[in-house]
Amino acid sequence: MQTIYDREAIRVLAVEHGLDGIFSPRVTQKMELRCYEDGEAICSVGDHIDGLFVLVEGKLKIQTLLPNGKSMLVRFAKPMALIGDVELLHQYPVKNQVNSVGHSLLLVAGRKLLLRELEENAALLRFLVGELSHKLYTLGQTSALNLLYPVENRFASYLLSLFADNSGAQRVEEIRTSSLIETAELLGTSYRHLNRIVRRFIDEGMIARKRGRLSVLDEAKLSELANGNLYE
Amino acid sequence: MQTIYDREAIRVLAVEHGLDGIFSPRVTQKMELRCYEDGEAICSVGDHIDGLFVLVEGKLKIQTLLPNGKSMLVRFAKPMALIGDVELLHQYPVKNQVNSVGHSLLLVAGRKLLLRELEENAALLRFLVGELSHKLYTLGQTSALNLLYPVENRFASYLLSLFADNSGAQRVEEIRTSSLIETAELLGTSYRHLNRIVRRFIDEGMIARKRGRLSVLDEAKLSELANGNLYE
DNA sequence: GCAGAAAAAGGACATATGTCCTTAAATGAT
DNA sequence: ATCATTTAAGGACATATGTCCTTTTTCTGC
Repeated sequence: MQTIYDREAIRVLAVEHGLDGIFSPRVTQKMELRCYEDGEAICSVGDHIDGLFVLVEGKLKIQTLLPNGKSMLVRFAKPMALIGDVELLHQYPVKNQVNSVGHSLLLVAGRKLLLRELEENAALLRFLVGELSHKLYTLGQTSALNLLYPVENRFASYLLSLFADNSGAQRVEEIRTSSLIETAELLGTSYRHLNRIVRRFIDEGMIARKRGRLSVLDEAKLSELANGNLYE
Repeated sequence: MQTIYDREAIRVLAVEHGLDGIFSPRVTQKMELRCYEDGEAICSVGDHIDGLFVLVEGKLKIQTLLPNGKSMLVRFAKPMALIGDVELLHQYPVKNQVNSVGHSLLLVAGRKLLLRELEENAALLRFLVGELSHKLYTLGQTSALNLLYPVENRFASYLLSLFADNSGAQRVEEIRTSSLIETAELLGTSYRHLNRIVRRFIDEGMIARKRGRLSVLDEAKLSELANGNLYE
């Protein structure tokens, strides 16, 4: 992670994302800008988060870690998404693991300033209510998806989520399977089973495997399998 | 559903639950008190809810209905829980089915008044943020439970949730299986499979079946199976 | 390039769950 | 009470997924 000290850039980003209408200048003027690399953790389970994170560029992967060591993909976040909103008010310890998918930029507002804001700033509170409502909705979707669709469909969704719209120009079409294992855990299944699905997808020409990497060949076919249900 | 016109009772309930510190008198003075029977629907998918419901007595069952007709248990709500908070701000159509489990009492605050409150009332907004955060947390739990535990455990949890603490005096220890089918859907499984589990539970002396009704015999054993993970 | 180590892929079999259909039990009308 | 109708329970078999272990493939240091 790298902190970018460029007050003007921060100001511009904040305005671009309408944050100036939500936070008082007192907060926006103290925001930090952080840049995360591919795979880097924004926060981990148990962390005490030091503020509210606003994703302004890139993509994040959010997952729940289970008592038995298993994990479950919760969703992918795209700008502008909040991280730390759930924990903010009650200062809960972080419950979900959050990682960057590719590079990402986040604005960070300090907790102390925010807590003061929350006393009075109805605009911010309404914003939070809106965000939380949305997350609740999305999570509902995801749970249903997970519970009622087989891994085949969920994996198709997963692949699409990773590849979709990754900036028109440089379409990233490869996944490092350095751990397909990790992917399996995300989908709440076993590596073995996911591997079976991978094989089937390959046999059906949807993806290809090459030295531990997967590449998408037939996005349309995948999309069909994903049945419009995308993690996002 | 029955509306109870007893302004004093409403006032007392509101104060008991600390609602007078959250809503302005303008709102509490216009609240309605409604009583629902066992199984009765508080709201259904697609409804446009006419306000915010506060559960002050009883228990509610909340479930998601899926496109393919299947459904999933989201959680049980106990006092004091909010219904309609997600939909309130954006006036979304209702997404989850909500039913009363046994009798329940709810205070209802009208939407129009609330929307006005939301402009300014930071206390109410903070309250909503707290509630939504909690729901998000709970739903995360439930999803994980659903995804990572077999039906056996989920059913044990379900039984416990239904029977648990149902007012010390008249412990309701029977489920009308008039539709175990419904229960199966709630757990996101098939009736057939749930029936297998029921049989196993009976064989192991945890529950009994009598003319289409189930009764709990060994709460401790069930609790062990549920592994501390209760829907709630 | 090669041996050994590490990671990935796949085989064999067990379990969880789904689907379809049959049998048994309960309920209502007569 | 009796038969027909509806509802619940259970059997048979298929599919989805998990676990454990073996075989390939890839990678690393030399």
